[in-house]
Amino acid sequence: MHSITEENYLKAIYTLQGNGDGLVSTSDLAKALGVQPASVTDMVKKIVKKKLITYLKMKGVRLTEKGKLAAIAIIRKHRLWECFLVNKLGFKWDEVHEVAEQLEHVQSEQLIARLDEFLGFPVADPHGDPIPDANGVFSEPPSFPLATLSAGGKGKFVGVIDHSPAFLTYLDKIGLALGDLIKVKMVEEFDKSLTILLKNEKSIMVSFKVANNLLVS
Amino acid sequence: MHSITEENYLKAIYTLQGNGDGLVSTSDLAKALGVQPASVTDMVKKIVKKKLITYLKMKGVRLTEKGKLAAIAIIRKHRLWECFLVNKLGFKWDEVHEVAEQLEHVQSEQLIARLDEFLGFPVADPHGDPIPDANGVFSEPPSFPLATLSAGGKGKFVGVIDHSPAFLTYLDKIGLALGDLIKVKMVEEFDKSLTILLKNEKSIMVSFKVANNLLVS
DNA sequence: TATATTATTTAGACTTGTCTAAATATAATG
DNA sequence: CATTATATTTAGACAAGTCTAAATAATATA
Ligand SMILES: [Mn+2]
Ligand SMILES: [Mn+2]
Ligand SMILES: [Mn+2]
Ligand SMILES: [Mn+2]
Repeated sequence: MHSITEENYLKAIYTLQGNGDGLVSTSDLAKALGVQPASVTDMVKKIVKKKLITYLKMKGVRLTEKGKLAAIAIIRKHRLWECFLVNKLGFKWDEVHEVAEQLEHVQSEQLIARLDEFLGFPVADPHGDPIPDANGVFSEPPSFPLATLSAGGKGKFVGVIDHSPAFLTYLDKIGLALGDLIKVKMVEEFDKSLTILLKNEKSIMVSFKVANNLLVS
Repeated sequence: MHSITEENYLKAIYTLQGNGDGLVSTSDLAKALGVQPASVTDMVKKIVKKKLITYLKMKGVRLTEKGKLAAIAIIRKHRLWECFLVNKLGFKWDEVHEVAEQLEHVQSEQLIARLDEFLGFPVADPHGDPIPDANGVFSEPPSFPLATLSAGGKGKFVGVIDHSPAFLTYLDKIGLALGDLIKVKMVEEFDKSLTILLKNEKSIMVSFKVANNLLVS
């Protein structure tokens, strides 16, 4: 149906587009895909012909409804594969992304349907990212960065914003895992760093930067 | 490392080459890959540069040791994925080949090692085809076509030669499954068809063509 | 052996996806 | 407003992989 390259363009546009339906610039897309802006301009013209995106010259691109559904389908596959790798094969959460980038392009409706069932219809991947259903519908629980809480505030750690292996292994190291209940003990005025309390009574200190990349609900 | 196309060429050459180290002709390869002979000639020259095959103009190609190992690695992946699809996801043995053709090209040593472990280090795929180990070594149990047995002969059904969905679903229909013990009750002189006895006392008749595609040991 | 048939390679072209260098449009600055 | 800097597109090229049509080599046949 769509080439792997096309799928990667759609996915990149989807994530850059965010919730808003804003235009995505050629150069942002180029940066995200690791290609030159000129290559993006060429490719974009081809994808427009398939009615997956609209393109305003010198302004940027935007997914059509058809393109958005295609992008979500790929994200669904990516996240289901990440669940498989972590929950069934014993991968760590910082090791799965690259492999899932390949697996997400395997074409088989049946495969994904059965994988979903095999995994017990998970609603979030190992990073807490929501998994859309087969119709592309997300049932996203509202979440916000830990950094927005003040002293005394509580939340459950449900996801990360930064997905880099560096950040993920850091969280492993300080013993913070998805699902943990967090209570903010203190917020340092000077650098906005937080002292947080986990349910195992352990108290740890995290920088503002870290707290800003932890999603709680 | 190698492109998907290159991998498919290596795999096709390996299976056409068989046990013997005979040369594989351009046109046989073209037929197997579903491309024109002229395309094969072009592609072959590129693969030669990577020292994966040797090529004698007007004669054919042959895998180098390096090429043979590469081909076996892909076959290993293909068969492990087929095990996964059947044993874990509940696919039927006639439904897995196409999906495995895609999954076999996913690049990750770790993925295959962990999948192998997850599956319990299987030695054969759902069609009875042997799975080489990580070093490319097969521990193939000797087998032969059921048709070579005469009346009174016994064997265990361990594999198929014909892998077509049509043949596989036919076997399902007559109730013949991998691992079944088979006793040859009678061989019809006229058309060489066999009457065979399964361990559940059921007696069934199979044509010579079918018996020739059933491997027993 | 000469001729017809089949197998294989060469030549030239096309598609996909990418690149660099140059041209053009937009935004920022004085 | 004129100039400079940045963003974007166009032009021309390239590699991978394929194709068709034509040329050449090998095989079969008379
Ligand atoms: Mn990921
Ligand atoms: Mn993820
Ligand atoms: Mn197969
Ligand atoms: Mn098989």
